[in-house]
Amino acid sequence: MADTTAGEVSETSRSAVGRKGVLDVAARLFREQGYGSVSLRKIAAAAGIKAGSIYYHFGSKDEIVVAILDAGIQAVHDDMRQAVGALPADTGAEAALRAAIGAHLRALLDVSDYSSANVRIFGQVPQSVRDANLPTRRAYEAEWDSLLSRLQRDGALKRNVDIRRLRLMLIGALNATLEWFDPERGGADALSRTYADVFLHGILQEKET
Amino acid sequence: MADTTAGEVSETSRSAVGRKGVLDVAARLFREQGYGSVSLRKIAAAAGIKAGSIYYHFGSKDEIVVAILDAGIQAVHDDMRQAVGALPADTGAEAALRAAIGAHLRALLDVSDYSSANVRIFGQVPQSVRDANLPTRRAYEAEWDSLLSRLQRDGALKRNVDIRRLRLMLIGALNATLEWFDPERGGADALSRTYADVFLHGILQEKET
DNA sequence: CCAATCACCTAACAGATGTTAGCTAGGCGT
DNA sequence: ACGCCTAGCTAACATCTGTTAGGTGATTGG
Repeated sequence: MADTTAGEVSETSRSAVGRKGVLDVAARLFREQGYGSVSLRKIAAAAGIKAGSIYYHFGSKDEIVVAILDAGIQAVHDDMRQAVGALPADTGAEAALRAAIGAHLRALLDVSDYSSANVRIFGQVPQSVRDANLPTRRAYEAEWDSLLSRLQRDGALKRNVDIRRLRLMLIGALNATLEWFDPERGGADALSRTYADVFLHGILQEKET
Repeated sequence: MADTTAGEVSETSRSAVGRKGVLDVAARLFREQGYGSVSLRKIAAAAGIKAGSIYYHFGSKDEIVVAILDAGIQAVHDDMRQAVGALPADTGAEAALRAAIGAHLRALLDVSDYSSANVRIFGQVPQSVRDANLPTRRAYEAEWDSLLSRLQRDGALKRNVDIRRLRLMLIGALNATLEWFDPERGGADALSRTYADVFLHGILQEKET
């Protein structure tokens, strides 16, 4: 069920672009160009309709942006929860973290325009839009905190690490990837493994004792 | 050709805002609000002059932005090089990396509006502006690559880590801090230590062997 | 003392922006 | 056949944007 992206527009929709069509196109533009340089007229043009028509589906530009931000987090959240949840019960901490990191990174880099748009434009949108997106965002953060806390309680993580801070560092590092990732230099999976290696074991060559 | 703007203004500045005044104010606004929502009129108002007057000092808005981006990297670069250069010759890899991480983070979070503005708006500015900033940026990246390569040659870093990728991960993670850092939850120095702990040694509680 | 230069101002420009009002044309159930 | 709902369209609005042209007064070198 992972292949919703492919070629099918289904034949019931003739030439209607519709709400989803506008959102899809807007998410792609936001990811590519950032928030500030994407106007309603650009979105409309890319969707094949006129600017005014957008107001049939949305009450304002902000409403579009909020919808995209929410969907973006929802997508990573679902992928991450599913990846971790699908693991056997006796999975170790290392494998669980690797699965979570992999899911987050793949959603950003491979799968979803919405997720990458979210990371890219969240820091650029008006405060009111950020506020509207906050609850969804908090839920995803809580999912990570829950995972990390469980691992720490199990003694798999060092005890002196603050969970909230660790989560911010981890997700921040993963999200930053969007600014420089180049699929021709190695795919998201390989990169995900490197991230896990670094965060789990560090980069220092520990001396033999 | 490198120091065209040095000290020529001398002490004859009365209440004039001047080129530097405009830059200072613009850097702060860019850091606070991002690129898209800072207009020339906002900059002028915050500097206490009128919008048109800005064109006495700068040929275009882009020229302001490029000046800020360059100065921002220059500031971190200087801090970082000085922090690492000031270390005794026999300093170990761990201490050297800690110094570099600390310098970068402090420049971002404590010291320079220019540096934080750079990180915050680089992804939002037009391509031409990014291109103009590239040489300065590359010089700083080379400084990091040089440090990391040296440590790896000395056997202090694991051999299977790609230097370029490691640098991107590290700086990306540090820069992302800007989006969530709250000085009331612990200063930049404490945070810098946590970053170093995580990157150098990882977060897993290694088993005793 | 005069001319020049510096640092700013005023007023306007052309274009882009989000948004609104009112119109149109096709498919639907009844 | 009728009216309704869907999904668009056109044209305009007020506001904001970067930018330019020409003017003003204070400071200063000769």
